[in-house]
Amino acid sequence: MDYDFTSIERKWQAWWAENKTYKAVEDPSRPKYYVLDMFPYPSGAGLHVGHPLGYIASDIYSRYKRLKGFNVLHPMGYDAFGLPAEQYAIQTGQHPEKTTNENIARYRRQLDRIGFSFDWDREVRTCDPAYYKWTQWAFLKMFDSWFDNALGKARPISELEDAFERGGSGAVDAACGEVEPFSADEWKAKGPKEKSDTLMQYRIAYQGETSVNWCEGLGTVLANDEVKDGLSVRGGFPVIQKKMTQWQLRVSAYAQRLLDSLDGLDWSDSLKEMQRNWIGKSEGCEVVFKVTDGVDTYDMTIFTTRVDTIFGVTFMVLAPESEWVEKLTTPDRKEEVESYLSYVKKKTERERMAETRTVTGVFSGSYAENPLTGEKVPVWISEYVLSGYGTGAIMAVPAHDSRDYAFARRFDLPVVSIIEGCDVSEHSFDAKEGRMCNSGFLDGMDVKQAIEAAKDYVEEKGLGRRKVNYRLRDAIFSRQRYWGEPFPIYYKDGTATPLPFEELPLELPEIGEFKPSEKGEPPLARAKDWTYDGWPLEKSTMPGFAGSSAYYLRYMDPHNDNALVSPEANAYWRSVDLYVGGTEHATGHLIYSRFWNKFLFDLGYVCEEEPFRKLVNQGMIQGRSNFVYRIVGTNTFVSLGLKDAYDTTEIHVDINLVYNDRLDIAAFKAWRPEYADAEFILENGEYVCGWAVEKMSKSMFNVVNPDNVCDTYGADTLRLYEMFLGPVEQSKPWDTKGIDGISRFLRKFWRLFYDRDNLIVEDAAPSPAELKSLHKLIAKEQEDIENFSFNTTVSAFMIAIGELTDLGCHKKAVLEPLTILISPFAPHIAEELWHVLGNTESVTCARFPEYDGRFTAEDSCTYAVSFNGKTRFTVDLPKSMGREEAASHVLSLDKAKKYTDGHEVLKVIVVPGKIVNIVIR
RNA sequence: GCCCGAGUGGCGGAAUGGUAGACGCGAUGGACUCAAAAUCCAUUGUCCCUUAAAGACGUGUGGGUUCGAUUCCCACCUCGGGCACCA
Repeated sequence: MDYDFTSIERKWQAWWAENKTYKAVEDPSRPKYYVLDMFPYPSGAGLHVGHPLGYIASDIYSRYKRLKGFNVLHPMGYDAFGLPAEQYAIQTGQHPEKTTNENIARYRRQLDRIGFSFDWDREVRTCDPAYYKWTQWAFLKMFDSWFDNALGKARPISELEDAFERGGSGAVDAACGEVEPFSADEWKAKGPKEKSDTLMQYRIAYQGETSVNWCEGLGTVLANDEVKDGLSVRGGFPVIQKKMTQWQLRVSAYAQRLLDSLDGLDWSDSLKEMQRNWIGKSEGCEVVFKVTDGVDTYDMTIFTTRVDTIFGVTFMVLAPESEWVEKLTTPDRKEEVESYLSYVKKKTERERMAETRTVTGVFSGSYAENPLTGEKVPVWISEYVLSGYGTGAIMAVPAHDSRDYAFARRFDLPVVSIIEGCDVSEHSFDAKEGRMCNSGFLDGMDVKQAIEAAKDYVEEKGLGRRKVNYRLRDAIFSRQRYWGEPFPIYYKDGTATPLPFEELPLELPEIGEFKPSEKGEPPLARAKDWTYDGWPLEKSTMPGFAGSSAYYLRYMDPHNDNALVSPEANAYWRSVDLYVGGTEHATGHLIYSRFWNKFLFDLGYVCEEEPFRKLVNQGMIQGRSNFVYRIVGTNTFVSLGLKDAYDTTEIHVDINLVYNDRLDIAAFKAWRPEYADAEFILENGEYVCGWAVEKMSKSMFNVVNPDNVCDTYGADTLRLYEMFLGPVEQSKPWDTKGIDGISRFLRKFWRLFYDRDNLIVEDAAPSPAELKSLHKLIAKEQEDIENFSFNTTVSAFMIAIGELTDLGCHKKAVLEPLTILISPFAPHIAEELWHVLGNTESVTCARFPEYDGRFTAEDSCTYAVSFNGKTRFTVDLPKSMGREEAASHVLSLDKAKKYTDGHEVLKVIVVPGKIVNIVIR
């Protein structure tokens, strides 16, 4: 009987499904292990060969842990809300739910073919009302909470109201927006609307005006991690900055905790570093400068991390959006300032980035007084100062800050060095080192000392205070879109007072069209009767990360209608032990999830503060993308060889429309409505596409389908091959070269059991050599799997099976454990052969064989003999032989004499079991 | 610009201070076969050489530590990723 993977795989997949082999049930008598994959967004492109890389690795680990006796939770679901389905809906009029369900069905079929050990009874879909009920519930909890800085945790808003009753705004140290201090009496005197507005400044889910990333192409705002290079990640449309009132999550309140608990996580250093940078803690000082426009004098606060350089301040700079701009612009400068402001306002985010190096700015006409020197310095306005960070105003020290330096050179402002011996004629000196000079009481100090001394001085004299700033911003939580979770919020007095809608879930209403309304309102404005109790409901929906922030908790108890997760289920499964997914979520999902979990932890709904204990980033399997070149401003496409004669935009084209880099023009026209009437400039009658190796993703249209690999080679070969390609964490382009080797290996494994049609397994006792091969494999596999080194495990299988084939071993006592060993990687063939050996339960129920140490118990081992570090020959010595004995034995050998003749032996180094190095002269 | 990570045969990669190139692919030669497929065996870093023996060189470049460095340290080069006026 040949190895017929098609029927074997079909047979056992059905058997596993029927017997619910991988169903996870809470069982306090057994240790738990929770292995999670980042659930996929079910795109129209389907699953590509890059997705399974991580899924296969986590599946291997899950199966391995089961064999080790753990009760493994290994669920899967779908991140089903999102922009692509909605964009598709706008284009085609199809309801996003319909396309999403179709895509999910396709994903499921594809996943099933690969033989994953998911517990499908726990599947979740973020777009299912029974699921998003709990997303909305968490939002309402955040709406009903504030962050107590003193305790460093979230608390119910009712406790804040009590505190205000007792002592006004001074009674608490809370994370909040801008609030005028008020007394208890003033609080009591406030009307309901005023109270509501004040509390809004404190809520963890709050509504507030902020500068947002507005994407006209998508008709919605986007979070910072949804924008890259000034373009939207989904769709690649330009993004501009715009002031809008939006729902936001007070993630910034958790900045310090998000930073601190990073240390205890078993994540890669690079990922932790990315999060640290994103949080961007900087410790500095706020300093108050007196500023005057010649008429009035104000106190203006700035933030700096280099107070020590305050004697080198030669000017001040305001962000164009700063509220100080209006106050400090003198009448004679008004016209010029206004024209600068309108110039800045016109630019898109992308233009601002592209022009990073060009220095622009304008003088306000006002002057500031240096609080330490009393010196008057001019106040300028420039876009290089950001309104959203610090106070939106800086003190400029051109000698020791390269940005200030560039500005000073551009506008001929003085540069004063305050560090001894540095040359600032060409560049600024930014390093925090050297000895201070021209700095009054700081003179002679080392820079590090001076920073502390200057901070102390500023605080003592009441000129400012120490301050910690974070780059992490609050998350903008509204999207002006249809296909997302509706906010359970309604507005009682028109738009004034948002109130919670408690009868969850608040289901998404049906609407006819998915575009924004004619008035430019979000699509939900099209819904008939989108009201509660006669009052209007919120019309925006939640962003993509809402549904993915707590899904790992829902898997613990997916059918519970009374709680996100029951305390019992949560106490058993606790948190994710192993999380596998891509790095692209480093500053999005993985920050939001940690925030969300900490919030639920503060309120006592979950028992662990961190959601993901160990995290492995699988590398991306890259694809080979193809491009077409559109002439700017037209719908005409020019072939690769001729494109340099035109001004073109490079556009990704689906690799399925391209054969051997030649575009199928008819298929291309049919691909997208906007290309239906495209025209082409051909070379030699063909349209030649460009290509590049890049990330395999639906947006690059370079997806390779794993189904084809399963058809040709089988799922077990696909699994082994993806692991064999290289380390899981490493990125590599997809390449089918080499897959034949894996296929050969599995057939070789099969032939240990079958000789043509005959089962040739025998009951005889295994020989020492056979046991050695087996136990070498057990030891190696155990070590490698624990280290996530799956490619070397596959090599170890090949070696073991090669050895057993050479030994002609067909003994059940060897083959049975061998089958268990290979089952995490190639579960179908293992299951088949496991049953062939007479077992009735799944191989999953077996135990991972114990390594008995036998092969290392041999009495001799091989030493490499080196002279001055160069290895010359090898020699087998008894294991029991001591270092000195081994040294003299080796020196007495004729082979050794050949090298020592005429030389003096200075030293002999013996590393037991490994090497004898003889130092000669 | 700043912060990470990586550079090893024709290719994917192995080796975390101790015989560099495991394992696989590809290639070449051979066995079986009328033939093919499949399978099996041998060779396969470079140089010197008819071949072999023996040797020399060899893990991006240059230095260092060490009896011994792909591995540790310093500097540089190249590639990949992240952040990008964050004061």
